[in-house]
Amino acid sequence: MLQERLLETAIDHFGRFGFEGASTRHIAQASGTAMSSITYHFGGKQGLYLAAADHIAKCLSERHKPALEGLGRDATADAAITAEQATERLLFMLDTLADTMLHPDSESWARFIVREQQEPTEAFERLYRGAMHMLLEGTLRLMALVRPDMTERELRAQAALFLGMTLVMRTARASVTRVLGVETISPDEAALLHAQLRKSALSILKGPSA
Amino acid sequence: MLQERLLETAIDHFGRFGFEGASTRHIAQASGTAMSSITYHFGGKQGLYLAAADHIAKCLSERHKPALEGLGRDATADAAITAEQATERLLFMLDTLADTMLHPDSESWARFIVREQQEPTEAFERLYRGAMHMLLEGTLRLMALVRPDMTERELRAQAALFLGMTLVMRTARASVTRVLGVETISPDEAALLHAQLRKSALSILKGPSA
DNA sequence: GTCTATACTACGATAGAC
DNA sequence: GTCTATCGTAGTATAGAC
Repeated sequence: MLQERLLETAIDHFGRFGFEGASTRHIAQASGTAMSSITYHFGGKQGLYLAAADHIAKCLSERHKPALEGLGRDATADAAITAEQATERLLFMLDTLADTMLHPDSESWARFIVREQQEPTEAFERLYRGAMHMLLEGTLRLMALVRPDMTERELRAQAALFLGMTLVMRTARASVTRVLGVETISPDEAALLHAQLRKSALSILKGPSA
Repeated sequence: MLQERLLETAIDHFGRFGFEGASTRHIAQASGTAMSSITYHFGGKQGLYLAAADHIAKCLSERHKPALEGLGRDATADAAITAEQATERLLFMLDTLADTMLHPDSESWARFIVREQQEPTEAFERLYRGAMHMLLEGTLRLMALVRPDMTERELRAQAALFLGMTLVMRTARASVTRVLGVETISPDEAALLHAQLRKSALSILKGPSA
Protein backbone atom coordinates (compact mmCIF):
# COMPACT_ATOMS: atom_id res chain seq x y z
CA MET A 1 0.00 0.00 0.00
CA LEU A 2 1.38 3.33 -1.12
CA GLN A 3 0.22 5.43 1.83
CA GLU A 4 1.68 2.99 4.35
CA ARG A 5 4.97 2.93 2.49
CA LEU A 6 5.10 6.71 2.37
CA LEU A 7 4.36 6.93 6.10
CA GLU A 8 7.12 4.56 7.09
CA THR A 9 9.66 6.24 4.87
CA ALA A 10 8.51 9.59 6.23
CA ILE A 11 9.01 8.51 9.87
CA ASP A 12 12.50 7.35 8.99
CA HIS A 13 13.48 10.51 7.09
CA PHE A 14 11.85 13.01 9.46
CA GLY A 15 13.48 11.21 12.38
CA ARG A 16 16.90 11.27 10.76
CA PHE A 17 16.96 14.74 9.25
CA GLY A 18 14.26 16.64 11.14
CA PHE A 19 11.28 18.33 9.58
CA GLU A 20 13.29 20.97 7.75
CA GLY A 21 16.13 18.66 6.82
CA ALA A 22 13.96 15.92 5.34
CA SER A 23 13.06 16.23 1.69
CA THR A 24 9.70 15.27 0.22
CA ARG A 25 11.52 14.41 -3.01
CA HIS A 26 13.70 11.84 -1.23
CA ILE A 27 10.79 10.44 0.76
CA ALA A 28 8.76 9.94 -2.41
CA GLN A 29 11.70 8.45 -4.30
CA ALA A 30 12.53 6.03 -1.46
CA SER A 31 8.86 4.99 -1.47
CA GLY A 32 8.98 4.40 -5.21
CA THR A 33 6.60 7.16 -6.22
CA ALA A 34 6.53 10.79 -7.33
CA MET A 35 6.70 13.74 -4.97
CA SER A 36 3.28 14.98 -5.94
CA SER A 37 1.75 11.82 -4.45
CA ILE A 38 2.51 13.35 -1.06
CA THR A 39 0.54 16.45 -1.97
CA TYR A 40 -2.30 14.27 -3.19
CA HIS A 41 -2.51 11.90 -0.21
CA PHE A 42 -1.44 14.10 2.68
CA GLY A 43 -1.85 17.65 1.42
CA GLY A 44 1.87 18.49 1.64
CA LYS A 45 4.93 18.11 3.82
CA GLN A 46 3.21 19.24 7.01
CA GLY A 47 0.28 16.87 6.48
CA LEU A 48 2.66 13.97 5.95
CA TYR A 49 4.48 14.87 9.16
CA LEU A 50 1.31 14.84 11.26
CA ALA A 51 0.12 11.62 9.64
CA ALA A 52 3.47 10.08 10.54
CA ALA A 53 2.93 11.05 14.19
CA ASP A 54 -0.52 9.45 14.17
CA HIS A 55 0.95 6.30 12.66
CA ILE A 56 3.57 6.03 15.41
CA ALA A 57 0.95 6.59 18.10
CA LYS A 58 -1.18 3.82 16.66
CA CYS A 59 1.76 1.36 16.55
CA LEU A 60 2.83 2.26 20.09
CA SER A 61 -0.59 1.92 21.61
CA GLU A 62 -1.09 -1.37 19.79
CA ARG A 63 2.13 -2.65 21.27
CA HIS A 64 1.28 -1.78 24.87
CA LYS A 65 -2.35 -2.79 24.82
CA PRO A 66 -1.72 -6.13 26.62
CA ALA A 67 0.04 -4.36 29.50
CA LEU A 68 -2.85 -1.92 29.96
CA GLU A 69 -5.70 -4.39 29.57
CA GLY A 70 -8.71 -3.58 31.71
CA LEU A 71 -6.95 -0.78 33.56
CA GLY A 72 -8.61 2.50 34.48
CA ARG A 73 -12.00 1.58 33.08
CA ASP A 74 -13.57 2.24 36.48
CA ALA A 75 -12.31 2.85 40.00
CA THR A 76 -14.05 -0.18 41.53
CA ALA A 77 -12.26 -2.60 39.21
CA ASP A 78 -8.90 -1.07 40.09
CA ALA A 79 -9.64 -1.23 43.82
CA ALA A 80 -9.96 -5.02 43.56
CA ILE A 81 -6.28 -5.32 42.62
CA THR A 82 -3.98 -6.26 45.50
CA ALA A 83 -0.62 -4.59 46.08
CA GLU A 84 1.18 -7.77 45.00
CA GLN A 85 -0.82 -7.98 41.78
CA ALA A 86 -0.23 -4.29 41.10
CA THR A 87 3.51 -4.75 41.60
CA GLU A 88 3.57 -7.65 39.17
CA ARG A 89 1.55 -5.69 36.59
CA LEU A 90 3.81 -2.69 36.99
CA LEU A 91 6.90 -4.81 36.40
CA PHE A 92 5.20 -6.32 33.35
CA MET A 93 4.48 -2.88 31.98
CA LEU A 94 8.09 -1.74 32.49
CA ASP A 95 9.22 -4.96 30.83
CA THR A 96 6.96 -4.31 27.86
CA LEU A 97 8.17 -0.74 27.58
CA ALA A 98 11.80 -1.86 27.77
CA ASP A 99 11.06 -4.44 25.08
CA THR A 100 9.80 -1.67 22.85
CA MET A 101 12.89 0.42 23.52
CA LEU A 102 15.16 -2.51 22.69
CA HIS A 103 13.13 -3.57 19.63
CA PRO A 104 14.50 -2.49 16.22
CA ASP A 105 11.09 -1.05 15.25
CA SER A 106 11.39 1.63 17.90
CA GLU A 107 14.57 3.02 16.40
CA SER A 108 12.83 5.12 13.77
CA TRP A 109 9.92 5.95 16.08
CA ALA A 110 12.32 7.13 18.75
CA ARG A 111 14.21 9.45 16.44
CA PHE A 112 10.90 11.06 15.55
CA ILE A 113 9.52 11.25 19.10
CA VAL A 114 12.73 12.46 20.71
CA ARG A 115 12.78 15.44 18.41
CA GLU A 116 9.23 16.27 19.34
CA GLN A 117 10.06 16.03 23.04
CA GLN A 118 12.73 18.70 22.69
CA GLU A 119 10.67 21.02 20.50
CA PRO A 120 7.04 19.98 20.78
CA THR A 121 4.72 20.80 17.89
CA GLU A 122 1.20 19.66 17.15
CA ALA A 123 2.69 16.25 16.36
CA PHE A 124 3.65 15.79 20.02
CA GLU A 125 0.06 16.49 21.04
CA ARG A 126 -1.03 13.64 18.79
CA LEU A 127 1.66 11.30 20.12
CA TYR A 128 0.74 12.08 23.69
CA ARG A 129 -2.99 11.78 23.30
CA GLY A 130 -2.68 8.74 21.04
CA ALA A 131 -0.37 6.62 23.17
CA MET A 132 1.67 8.19 25.98
CA HIS A 133 -1.22 9.45 28.07
CA MET A 134 -2.75 5.99 28.45
CA LEU A 135 0.60 4.50 29.37
CA LEU A 136 1.55 7.09 31.97
CA GLU A 137 -1.83 7.19 33.68
CA GLY A 138 -1.93 3.39 33.78
CA THR A 139 1.48 3.35 35.43
CA LEU A 140 0.33 5.92 37.98
CA ARG A 141 -2.78 3.95 38.84
CA LEU A 142 -0.72 0.86 39.56
CA MET A 143 1.91 2.77 41.51
CA ALA A 144 -0.77 4.29 43.71
CA LEU A 145 -1.96 0.78 44.59
CA VAL A 146 1.55 -0.39 45.44
CA ARG A 147 2.51 2.69 47.43
CA PRO A 148 -0.54 4.22 49.10
CA ASP A 149 1.85 6.06 51.44
CA MET A 150 3.24 8.25 48.65
CA THR A 151 1.58 11.54 47.73
CA GLU A 152 0.18 12.15 44.27
CA ARG A 153 3.06 14.53 43.52
CA GLU A 154 5.67 12.00 44.62
CA LEU A 155 4.01 9.28 42.57
CA ARG A 156 4.07 11.45 39.47
CA ALA A 157 7.72 12.37 39.91
CA GLN A 158 8.58 8.71 40.46
CA ALA A 159 6.67 7.74 37.32
CA ALA A 160 8.84 10.17 35.36
CA LEU A 161 11.98 8.53 36.78
CA PHE A 162 10.69 5.04 35.92
CA LEU A 163 10.02 6.28 32.41
CA GLY A 164 13.58 7.57 32.24
CA MET A 165 15.09 4.22 33.22
CA THR A 166 13.40 2.54 30.25
CA LEU A 167 13.60 5.38 27.70
CA VAL A 168 17.35 5.70 28.18
CA MET A 169 17.82 2.37 26.39
CA ARG A 170 16.66 4.10 23.23
CA THR A 171 17.15 7.85 23.69
CA ALA A 172 20.75 7.59 24.86
CA ARG A 173 21.53 4.36 23.03
CA ALA A 174 24.98 5.50 21.95
CA SER A 175 26.00 6.18 25.56
CA VAL A 176 24.43 2.97 26.86
CA THR A 177 26.40 0.82 24.42
CA ARG A 178 29.58 2.67 25.41
CA VAL A 179 29.10 2.18 29.11
CA LEU A 180 28.31 -1.49 28.52
CA GLY A 181 31.43 -1.70 26.38
CA VAL A 182 29.68 -3.19 23.36
CA GLU A 183 29.07 -2.19 19.76
CA THR A 184 25.39 -3.15 19.65
CA ILE A 185 22.95 -4.46 22.24
CA SER A 186 22.84 -8.24 21.84
CA PRO A 187 20.18 -10.47 23.43
CA ASP A 188 22.63 -10.93 26.32
CA GLU A 189 22.84 -7.24 27.06
CA ALA A 190 19.09 -6.86 26.57
CA ALA A 191 18.50 -9.53 29.21
CA LEU A 192 20.97 -7.81 31.52
CA LEU A 193 19.19 -4.48 31.17
CA HIS A 194 15.79 -6.11 31.70
CA ALA A 195 16.98 -7.86 34.85
CA GLN A 196 18.61 -4.75 36.28
CA LEU A 197 15.54 -2.67 35.51
CA ARG A 198 13.36 -5.19 37.35
CA LYS A 199 15.63 -5.24 40.39
CA SER A 200 15.82 -1.45 40.52
CA ALA A 201 12.08 -1.02 40.15
CA LEU A 202 11.45 -3.50 42.94
CA SER A 203 13.92 -1.76 45.25
CA ILE A 204 12.24 1.57 44.59
CA LEU A 205 8.73 0.20 45.03
CA LYS A 206 9.62 -1.42 48.34
CA GLY A 207 10.99 1.88 49.52
CA PRO A 208 14.01 2.55 51.73
CA SER A 209 14.77 -0.44 53.96
CA ALA A 210 14.86 1.72 57.07
CA MET B 1 33.69 37.60 20.74
CA LEU B 2 32.47 36.61 17.32
CA GLN B 3 33.56 32.99 17.39
CA GLU B 4 31.86 32.37 20.74
CA ARG B 5 28.66 34.01 19.48
CA LEU B 6 28.72 31.89 16.34
CA LEU B 7 29.25 28.72 18.36
CA GLU B 8 26.34 29.39 20.67
CA THR B 9 24.01 30.25 17.83
CA ALA B 10 25.21 27.17 15.98
CA ILE B 11 24.43 24.85 18.93
CA ASP B 12 20.96 26.34 19.10
CA HIS B 13 20.25 26.05 15.37
CA PHE B 14 21.83 22.63 14.83
CA GLY B 15 19.95 21.37 17.86
CA ARG B 16 16.65 22.73 16.62
CA PHE B 17 16.86 21.92 12.94
CA GLY B 18 19.48 19.22 12.69
CA PHE B 19 22.64 19.40 10.61
CA GLU B 20 20.86 19.39 7.27
CA GLY B 21 17.99 21.57 8.38
CA ALA B 22 20.13 24.30 9.91
CA SER B 23 21.26 27.08 7.61
CA THR B 24 24.65 28.77 7.83
CA ARG B 25 23.00 31.92 6.50
CA HIS B 26 20.61 32.04 9.45
CA ILE B 27 23.31 31.17 11.97
CA ALA B 28 25.49 33.99 10.67
CA GLN B 29 22.62 36.46 10.58
CA ALA B 30 21.50 35.58 14.11
CA SER B 31 25.11 36.12 15.25
CA GLY B 32 25.18 39.50 13.53
CA THR B 33 27.74 38.65 10.88
CA ALA B 34 28.06 37.46 7.30
CA MET B 35 27.87 33.83 6.26
CA SER B 36 31.41 33.85 4.93
CA SER B 37 32.69 34.41 8.49
CA ILE B 38 31.80 30.79 9.14
CA THR B 39 33.95 29.68 6.24
CA TYR B 40 36.75 31.88 7.49
CA HIS B 41 36.70 30.81 11.15
CA PHE B 42 35.56 27.21 10.96
CA GLY B 43 36.19 26.15 7.38
CA GLY B 44 32.52 25.53 6.59
CA LYS B 45 29.31 24.05 7.91
CA GLN B 46 30.91 20.75 8.98
CA GLY B 47 33.73 22.52 10.79
CA LEU B 48 31.27 24.68 12.68
CA TYR B 49 29.29 21.59 13.68
CA LEU B 50 32.31 19.83 15.15
CA ALA B 51 33.46 22.99 16.90
CA ALA B 52 29.98 23.25 18.44
CA ALA B 53 30.33 19.71 19.81
CA ASP B 54 33.70 20.56 21.35
CA HIS B 55 32.21 23.66 22.91
CA ILE B 56 29.40 21.68 24.54
CA ALA B 57 31.86 19.09 25.85
CA LYS B 58 33.98 21.84 27.40
CA CYS B 59 30.96 23.44 29.11
CA LEU B 60 29.68 20.08 30.37
CA SER B 61 32.99 18.92 31.77
CA GLU B 62 33.51 22.32 33.42
CA ARG B 63 30.12 21.99 35.08
CA HIS B 64 30.78 18.53 36.54
CA LYS B 65 34.37 19.07 37.58
CA PRO B 66 33.51 19.55 41.29
CA ALA B 67 31.61 16.25 41.41
CA LEU B 68 34.52 14.36 39.89
CA GLU B 69 37.32 16.04 41.86
CA GLY B 70 40.20 13.72 42.65
CA LEU B 71 38.41 10.66 41.35
CA GLY B 72 40.09 7.97 39.31
CA ARG B 73 43.56 9.51 39.49
CA ASP B 74 44.91 6.34 41.02
CA ALA B 75 43.43 3.14 42.49
CA THR B 76 44.96 3.58 45.94
CA ALA B 77 43.25 6.93 46.48
CA ASP B 78 39.89 5.44 45.51
CA ALA B 79 40.39 2.46 47.84
CA ALA B 80 40.59 4.85 50.80
CA ILE B 81 36.97 5.95 50.27
CA THR B 82 34.46 4.24 52.54
CA ALA B 83 31.12 2.91 51.27
CA GLU B 84 29.30 5.70 53.11
CA GLN B 85 31.50 8.37 51.55
CA ALA B 86 31.08 6.81 48.14
CA THR B 87 27.29 6.78 48.53
CA GLU B 88 27.31 10.45 49.47
CA ARG B 89 29.56 11.33 46.53
CA LEU B 90 27.39 9.32 44.16
CA LEU B 91 24.28 11.16 45.33
CA PHE B 92 26.13 14.44 44.91
CA MET B 93 27.05 13.50 41.35
CA LEU B 94 23.47 12.56 40.49
CA ASP B 95 22.34 15.83 42.06
CA THR B 96 24.81 17.77 39.95
CA LEU B 97 23.75 15.95 36.81
CA ALA B 98 20.08 16.57 37.59
CA ASP B 99 20.91 20.24 38.15
CA THR B 100 22.42 20.37 34.71
CA MET B 101 19.36 18.72 33.19
CA LEU B 102 17.05 21.19 34.91
CA HIS B 103 19.25 24.21 34.12
CA PRO B 104 18.15 26.36 31.15
CA ASP B 105 21.66 26.19 29.64
CA SER B 106 21.28 22.48 29.01
CA GLU B 107 18.26 22.98 26.78
CA SER B 108 20.24 23.82 23.67
CA TRP B 109 23.02 21.36 24.54
CA ALA B 110 20.48 18.59 24.97
CA ARG B 111 18.86 19.14 21.60
CA PHE B 112 22.28 18.84 20.01
CA ILE B 113 23.43 15.81 22.02
CA VAL B 114 20.17 13.89 21.75
CA ARG B 115 20.39 14.02 17.98
CA GLU B 116 23.90 12.67 18.12
CA GLN B 117 22.78 9.84 20.41
CA GLN B 118 20.27 8.67 17.84
CA GLU B 119 22.54 9.01 14.84
CA PRO B 120 26.12 9.27 16.10
CA THR B 121 28.68 11.04 13.92
CA GLU B 122 32.20 12.22 14.67
CA ALA B 123 30.62 14.89 16.87
CA PHE B 124 29.41 12.22 19.30
CA GLU B 125 32.92 10.88 19.59
CA ARG B 126 34.06 14.35 20.67
CA LEU B 127 31.19 14.71 23.13
CA TYR B 128 31.90 11.32 24.65
CA ARG B 129 35.64 11.70 24.94
CA GLY B 130 35.37 15.32 26.06
CA ALA B 131 32.84 14.91 28.84
CA MET B 132 30.67 11.80 29.07
CA HIS B 133 33.47 9.27 29.49
CA MET B 134 34.83 10.95 32.59
CA LEU B 135 31.36 11.18 34.11
CA LEU B 136 30.36 7.59 33.46
CA GLU B 137 33.60 6.05 34.62
CA GLY B 138 33.56 8.18 37.76
CA THR B 139 30.05 6.97 38.51
CA LEU B 140 31.11 3.37 37.98
CA ARG B 141 34.08 3.72 40.30
CA LEU B 142 31.88 5.01 43.11
CA MET B 143 29.19 2.40 42.49
CA ALA B 144 31.76 -0.37 42.71
CA LEU B 145 32.78 0.94 46.16
CA VAL B 146 29.17 1.05 47.37
CA ARG B 147 28.18 -2.34 45.96
CA PRO B 148 31.17 -4.68 45.89
CA ASP B 149 28.69 -7.57 45.60
CA MET B 150 27.57 -6.55 42.10
CA THR B 151 29.41 -7.78 39.00
CA GLU B 152 31.05 -5.37 36.59
CA ARG B 153 28.31 -6.07 34.04
CA GLU B 154 25.56 -5.38 36.54
CA LEU B 155 27.25 -2.19 37.66
CA ARG B 156 27.46 -0.95 34.10
CA ALA B 157 23.83 -1.72 33.36
CA GLN B 158 22.80 0.01 36.60
CA ALA B 159 24.90 3.05 35.70
CA ALA B 160 22.95 3.29 32.45
CA LEU B 161 19.66 3.22 34.38
CA PHE B 162 20.88 5.90 36.80
CA LEU B 163 21.83 7.98 33.80
CA GLY B 164 18.33 7.50 32.42
CA MET B 165 16.66 8.72 35.60
CA THR B 166 18.47 12.04 35.35
CA LEU B 167 18.54 12.46 31.57
CA VAL B 168 14.78 12.02 31.32
CA MET B 169 14.33 15.43 32.95
CA ARG B 170 15.75 16.93 29.79
CA THR B 171 15.39 14.40 26.98
CA ALA B 172 11.70 13.72 27.62
CA ARG B 173 10.92 17.10 29.13
CA ALA B 174 7.61 17.42 27.33
CA SER B 175 6.38 14.13 28.81
CA VAL B 176 7.72 14.91 32.27
CA THR B 177 5.86 18.21 32.46
CA ARG B 178 2.69 16.45 31.33
CA VAL B 179 2.92 13.71 33.91
CA LEU B 180 3.60 16.31 36.60
CA GLY B 181 0.63 18.27 35.33
CA VAL B 182 2.51 21.53 34.89
CA GLU B 183 3.39 23.84 32.03
CA THR B 184 7.05 24.37 32.98
CA ILE B 185 9.27 22.96 35.72
CA SER B 186 9.27 25.50 38.55
CA PRO B 187 11.74 25.42 41.48
CA ASP B 188 9.08 23.44 43.36
CA GLU B 189 8.93 20.68 40.79
CA ALA B 190 12.72 20.72 40.44
CA ALA B 191 13.04 20.13 44.20
CA LEU B 192 10.49 17.32 43.99
CA LEU B 193 12.42 15.59 41.20
CA HIS B 194 15.70 16.02 43.05
CA ALA B 195 14.24 14.51 46.21
CA GLN B 196 12.62 11.61 44.42
CA LEU B 197 15.82 10.90 42.49
CA ARG B 198 17.77 10.83 45.74
CA LYS B 199 15.30 8.46 47.40
CA SER B 200 15.24 6.15 44.39
CA ALA B 201 19.00 6.07 44.09
CA LEU B 202 19.35 5.23 47.76
CA SER B 203 16.79 2.43 47.51
CA ILE B 204 18.63 0.96 44.54
CA LEU B 205 22.05 1.29 46.15
CA LYS B 206 20.87 -0.42 49.33
CA GLY B 207 19.52 -3.27 47.26
CA PRO B 208 16.38 -5.33 47.77
CA SER B 209 15.33 -5.37 51.42
CA ALA B 210 15.19 -9.14 51.49
C1' DG C 1 -4.53 8.39 -8.84
C1' DT C 2 -0.04 8.94 -10.54
C1' DC C 3 3.16 11.01 -13.40
C1' DT C 4 6.25 15.04 -15.78
C1' DA C 5 7.41 19.82 -16.17
C1' DT C 6 8.09 24.13 -14.26
C1' DA C 7 8.09 28.36 -11.07
C1' DC C 8 10.12 30.16 -7.22
C1' DT C 9 12.87 30.20 -3.15
C1' DA C 10 16.82 29.07 -0.34
C1' DC C 11 20.90 26.39 0.36
C1' DG C 12 26.52 26.14 0.83
C1' DA C 13 30.71 27.56 -1.18
C1' DT C 14 33.68 30.84 -3.06
C1' DA C 15 35.85 34.95 -5.24
C1' DG C 16 37.11 39.51 -4.64
C1' DA C 17 36.49 44.41 -2.58
C1' DC C 18 37.89 46.90 1.50
C1' DG D 1 38.97 39.84 9.40
C1' DT D 2 34.63 41.04 7.52
C1' DC D 3 31.77 42.26 3.90
C1' DT D 4 28.93 41.86 -0.93
C1' DA D 5 28.04 39.40 -5.13
C1' DT D 6 27.44 35.35 -7.63
C1' DC D 7 27.29 30.34 -9.06
C1' DG D 8 25.42 25.84 -9.06
C1' DT D 9 22.37 22.83 -6.61
C1' DA D 10 18.25 21.37 -4.31
C1' DG D 11 14.10 22.43 -1.83
C1' DT D 12 8.37 22.78 -1.96
C1' DA D 13 4.46 23.64 -4.43
C1' DT D 14 1.61 23.53 -8.34
C1' DA D 15 -0.32 23.01 -12.98
C1' DG D 16 -1.55 19.90 -16.38
C1' DA D 17 -0.95 15.42 -19.18
C1' DC D 18 -2.58 10.67 -19.02
